Amino acid sequence: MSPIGRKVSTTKGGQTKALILETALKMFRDHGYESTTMRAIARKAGVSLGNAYYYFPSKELLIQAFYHRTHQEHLAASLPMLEKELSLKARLLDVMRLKIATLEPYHEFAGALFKTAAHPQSALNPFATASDAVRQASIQLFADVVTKSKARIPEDLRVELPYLLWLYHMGIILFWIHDSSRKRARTYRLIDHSVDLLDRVISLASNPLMRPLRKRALSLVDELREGLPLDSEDPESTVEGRQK
Amino acid sequence: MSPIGRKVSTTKGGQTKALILETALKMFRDHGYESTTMRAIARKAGVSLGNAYYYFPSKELLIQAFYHRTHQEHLAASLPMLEKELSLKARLLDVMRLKIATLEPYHEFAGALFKTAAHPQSALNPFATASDAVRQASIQLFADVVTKSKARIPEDLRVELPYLLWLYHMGIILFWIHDSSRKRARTYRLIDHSVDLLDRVISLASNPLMRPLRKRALSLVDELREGLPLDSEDPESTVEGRQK
DNA sequence: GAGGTTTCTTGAACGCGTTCAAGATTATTG
DNA sequence: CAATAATCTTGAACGCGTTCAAGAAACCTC
Repeated sequence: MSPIGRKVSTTKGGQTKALILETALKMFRDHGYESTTMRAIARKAGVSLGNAYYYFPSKELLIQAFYHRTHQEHLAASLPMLEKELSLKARLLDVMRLKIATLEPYHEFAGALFKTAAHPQSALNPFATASDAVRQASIQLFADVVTKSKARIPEDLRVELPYLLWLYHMGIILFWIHDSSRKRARTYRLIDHSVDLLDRVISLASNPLMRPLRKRALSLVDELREGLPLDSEDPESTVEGRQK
Repeated sequence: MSPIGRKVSTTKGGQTKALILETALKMFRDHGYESTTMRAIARKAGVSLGNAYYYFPSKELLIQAFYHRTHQEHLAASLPMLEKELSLKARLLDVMRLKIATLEPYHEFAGALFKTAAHPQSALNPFATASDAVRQASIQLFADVVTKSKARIPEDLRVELPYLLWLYHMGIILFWIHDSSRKRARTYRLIDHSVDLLDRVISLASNPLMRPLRKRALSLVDELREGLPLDSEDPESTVEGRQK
């Protein structure tokens, strides 16, 4: 929907906010999340501690900004490939590899991310409303992976597939966070194998003979999603719209 | 292996430690994790702050003790049922329901648990060595669910099934943590449906025709486990053995 | 441009998890 | 029993995330 480029706010406050965010992300990348203190961020950005808190009321909210940022980068990296007409398998493979590549500079930081991400009370757990926008956008990306592929997939499955692939991608990220192999070789291997398997399972599930089982599985997925905030009463909850 | 009962240490130190733990768990249950401070725990237990830290060098370690405790309770609740000869489906269903029932008093607290649990650097993330013992014991429980059931399952799958079911059970817990429905109705519904589905998928996967796909899936599971600490160099790493 | 209003900025202060040097208590040994 | 060692206990102190009352700067409005 929105273009990729960073919107560089021209207002005074917007620039200060951007400055703080850039400083924070750089420090997170270089020294990790825990050991980067709010005081250090403020000092390096040349603002007071209170000022940093004026724009980011909690350290966690800097993570949310990170979510947003890396999603944009991943999207930008994926778009050219998504234009091409490829098999579902090839498209998924590319998207997943690009995701990991995008996150790679922040590997250590991302651990802290998941820490808060899994917390129900946290504003950034991926199932909560606050991160709605980014999540929706992320699911949309997988919708693009599915939609424009020429794979023959029954409608019922096709509808749920983006969400399922998003869940799958969260699992891969969880694995990646724990992966300390050289050049993240194990994660890439896992992606290769799991995408291959997923492709086969999708084919199998698309077989008419599998219809009853498929229906059951899909109603289970419904169960899963039901409680999650699917709808945002706020109609302009685009990725950009949630800036506060 | 070991009996269920709490081992009440007779030494002075052991009793102080137990007192602190009991106080902490009670307060966690009543007021949640975050708002229960180490100072409050110490005060209520009638010891000094530093003393609490002597026995539990971090607040997180209290969570690990909680892990251990609830696993023991879950095991105790499951054992009578596991004696009976039931179908795999029935056994799994019971074990899962009992798990949720065991955790229920700590629902709010458990959120904080997962928060740290997902963190790679944390001592308690379920994939790390420190929680090895409890995890192994937990997987063992699912091994019991599988082994003594009369389901006809090919050997290759049978071997990996306990670990897979453990992963599944972690997923259910993650859902439960986010579940705010009355009496956790949605979680129980999810368990019913997912166990039913799992049972069918296992049957399907056991079909000789499915052998190639099954082999692929299982080699993927291998990939998953590879990096995780499967072996503990410490031979007496029983549930009890890891008390330090 | 004076007066008022919104936006931005500051640093002191609070409560938290955690550390640690010092002392008290208990166990072990000759 | 005295002396030494091991264990346990204490509370002050540190750095952290976060809050907040107070003020400065920018922006209106007439």
